[in-house]
Amino acid sequence: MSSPAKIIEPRWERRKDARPGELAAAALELFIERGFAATRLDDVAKRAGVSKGTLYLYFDSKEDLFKAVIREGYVAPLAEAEQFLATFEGSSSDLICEIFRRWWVQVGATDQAGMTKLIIAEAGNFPELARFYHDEVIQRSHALLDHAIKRGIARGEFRDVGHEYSGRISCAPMVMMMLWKHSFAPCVDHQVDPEKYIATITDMLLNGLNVRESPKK
Amino acid sequence: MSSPAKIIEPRWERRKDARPGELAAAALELFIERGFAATRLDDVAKRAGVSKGTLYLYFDSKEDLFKAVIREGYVAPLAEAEQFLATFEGSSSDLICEIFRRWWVQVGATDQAGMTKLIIAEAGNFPELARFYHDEVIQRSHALLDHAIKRGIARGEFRDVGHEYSGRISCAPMVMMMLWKHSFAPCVDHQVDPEKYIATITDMLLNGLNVRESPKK
DNA sequence: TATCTTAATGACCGACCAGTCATTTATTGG
DNA sequence: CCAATAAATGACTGGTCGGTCATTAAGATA
Repeated sequence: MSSPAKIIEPRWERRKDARPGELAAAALELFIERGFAATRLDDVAKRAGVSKGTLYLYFDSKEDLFKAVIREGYVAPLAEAEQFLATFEGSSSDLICEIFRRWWVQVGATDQAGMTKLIIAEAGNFPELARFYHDEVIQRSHALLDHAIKRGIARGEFRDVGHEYSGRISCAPMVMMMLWKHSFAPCVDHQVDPEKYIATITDMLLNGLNVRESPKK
Repeated sequence: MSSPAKIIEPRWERRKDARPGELAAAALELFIERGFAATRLDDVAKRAGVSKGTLYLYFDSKEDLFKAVIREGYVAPLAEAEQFLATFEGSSSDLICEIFRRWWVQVGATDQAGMTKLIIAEAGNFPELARFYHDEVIQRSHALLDHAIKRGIARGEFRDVGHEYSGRISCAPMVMMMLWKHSFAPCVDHQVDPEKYIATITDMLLNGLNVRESPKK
């Protein structure tokens, strides 16, 4: 028997405004999971709840989709972080702790984290996109930490460590945790506790391994 | 005119023993450069100086080739490093410096470095291989640094830093430099000087950012 | 030199997938 | 309620690439 009421669901809806975003989100997920070449557009469309034809209403080609996903997906939380740094009042130790903590909440725990893996993986095939991401995200992250460290030095809190690579080195453990989450984490038993991990990073970064000695006169 | 002498080059040579290695080396290069899915077997064969048919004399399938490349290509320099650590006599600071220096020379500067990027990129598509690489390389690298740090603590040279993640965190900047070399480095102007970079890592890792104070009684 | 073995070839096949387009149907507006 | 519009569909196509195999010829053997 057919359903008693005559309420027939429409087979699909017109949602011109929502489609591009949903498609891009689905694409991002699959690109991160499988890489660019291994991702099928049928799967992207299916995950977004549409057919492949619809995808081509909003994007010119697979490559166009990829570029759109990268360019629009990076949502600068950097700007906020830079603002935060500029107006922070406390000690530089606390500043760095807070930067890492916010980094994880706002980026590391989101899909954003996977984008880093994606860009690294596809840099060889999309050098111009890699350069874009480098300039907009990587470089700025390094600069952010660099700036925080310089602040500490200027305030007499930090040693004057060679500051050509200090920002980059400070970022590395955070970036590695993001990469980890989207590579080994799903197929390995041992899990990393972000809270503890970040606490250890800041402790090591600030205090170093060496035992404390009285400064020589 | 044709050449005066009748020396005709053979169109190809029989080199049963050398082929698998040459094919695997060519495949590794291309997999690292482009990723698994984007690498064409015709290109692998061409780079190895043979035809695609020859490739299939030595490998069952593209996936088989990939697995062989990963499994055989990882050439444990870890064993040597572990041996080095076990027999090292000097200070733990020097030990860590030396580990990083050797790491770069023996791994970071070779194709090995690219393998890390490759595994991270393909972890989603080849979870069992990722697990293998994790157990054989990543885990052991972390353990190596962990062990060096524990040695320092035992000898009273290092603070007793929380040692659940200390090895992992110490490795991160080195791993990042390897990834960098095979992702952003080719498409960005700014280059990293490994010597200086490593010097900064060790300085920061050992001495930390904070200025030195007299230890509280 | 003649014969045999097998490494190596490269033309070929078929599956898969990016990209197209004629058709369907949800939605709007008169 | 009935066009008119255009969002969405999905069957289709053409090119690419993993994988095959009948054929060729290098090198070994006697």
